[in-house]
Amino acid sequence: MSRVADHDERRHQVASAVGQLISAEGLNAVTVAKTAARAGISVGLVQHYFRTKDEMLLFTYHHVLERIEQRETDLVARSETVGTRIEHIVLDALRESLPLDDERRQEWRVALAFTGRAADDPRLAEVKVAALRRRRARIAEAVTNAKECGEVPEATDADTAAARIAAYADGLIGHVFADPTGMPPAAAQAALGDHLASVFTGECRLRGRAPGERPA
Amino acid sequence: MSRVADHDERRHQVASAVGQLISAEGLNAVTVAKTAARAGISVGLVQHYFRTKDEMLLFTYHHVLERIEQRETDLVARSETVGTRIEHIVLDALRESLPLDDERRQEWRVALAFTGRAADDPRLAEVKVAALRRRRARIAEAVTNAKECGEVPEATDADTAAARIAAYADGLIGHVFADPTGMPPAAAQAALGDHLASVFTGECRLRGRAPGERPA
DNA sequence: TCCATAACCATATAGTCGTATGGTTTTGAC
DNA sequence: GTCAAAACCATACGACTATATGGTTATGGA
Repeated sequence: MSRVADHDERRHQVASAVGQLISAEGLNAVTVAKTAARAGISVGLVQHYFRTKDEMLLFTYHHVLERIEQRETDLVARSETVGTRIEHIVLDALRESLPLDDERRQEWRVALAFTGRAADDPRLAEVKVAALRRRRARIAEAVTNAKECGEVPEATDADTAAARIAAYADGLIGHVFADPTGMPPAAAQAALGDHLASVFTGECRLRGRAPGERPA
Repeated sequence: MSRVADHDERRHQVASAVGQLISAEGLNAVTVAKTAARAGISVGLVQHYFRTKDEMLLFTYHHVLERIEQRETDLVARSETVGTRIEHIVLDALRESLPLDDERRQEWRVALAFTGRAADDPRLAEVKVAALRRRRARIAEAVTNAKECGEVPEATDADTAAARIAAYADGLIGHVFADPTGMPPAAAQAALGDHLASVFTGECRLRGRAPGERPA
């Protein structure tokens, strides 16, 4: 060995710079040179950590989706698990991902820019699908737990319900982002609340359990 | 005057070429030269009809959204207005816009690519918002008519219901597009059907009326 | 017929950007 | 200390692309 640097941290540092650039000027304004300048390093060093620009963008997309995901899982981890309806925890988690403040709007701006490019680029699409499926799986697990608890009827198919909830949430996010006048965040929250209420129709018979917690 | 050409038709011809290019190679692979080649004309002529590339893309976005919109309004115009529940007409119209076959998938591919860029470009965003609002307004009108008819309860706010329906539909479209395995078209149709059923809870007291038709 | 004008074309130009190249500097191991 | 390898940098290069320029061709009106 010789001189050492935290490879992963450097890559994240670059990805962060790309994210800032996208929210400032848009995805197609991103250049390697600008990225390097924003990250405070040389172009050569960016090349040292990413062989091509595409690889850099791919990693950045990963990075961004991870951040959004983290925000949601963090909230779930923080929430009270005892005596709280799973319905409310799920609602809180979904609300958390809405573009409520400017920071979250910027995050979605970046994510949406990538979504557009993912329509053309299979590798970006792959990243998107993976994130989508994790999201659905998380919701499905919550619904399953809610079924065991009694909040959701036994007849409900957890996967179907989860897929619908996720799609609805994403649609609302898109509309809040594109037209906050026609679809204010509060309206989106209300819509999600009503939809969840139509799924979580029962009373909890057992002690509360976190959405991610496995039944005993 | 002198030599004449149908300005509008030429512009649409170019826009169509751009659309083909996007669905073949993606939005960022579009160049003026390729567009001209695809349209069978010279680069100079493209410049003759569009002062800049941006203007060309803007017009193309318009063109694409118009096509998608047309598909929906055409179906509504074709549908039987007498004795048909407005709920079913709305459902048919929404289903029509799902990426069911390859042609519609391509259309959405193009639209989504632009959506991504609209996150950065205010002028593209403007076009998107306008289309969004027209869509919501159309649905709201259908809900209003359904209220008069008795299919939808009087207490329902048409605008709110319409905004929710539109957001849900768009979310489903996005998921069907991104992950047809996890969200097959049939599942999206079922989800829309169930949602509409939760809005259109009444029986029609009057003769059937088209969603766009004004009450007497 | 003629000519002004719009339709249409081929190519030059200037700028941008991704990547390659050829370095210098730092540092961990011996 | 020294040396090899990695971290890091500045710049050159080649390809691409939007747009400008300077045309030619066709045609409607006089």
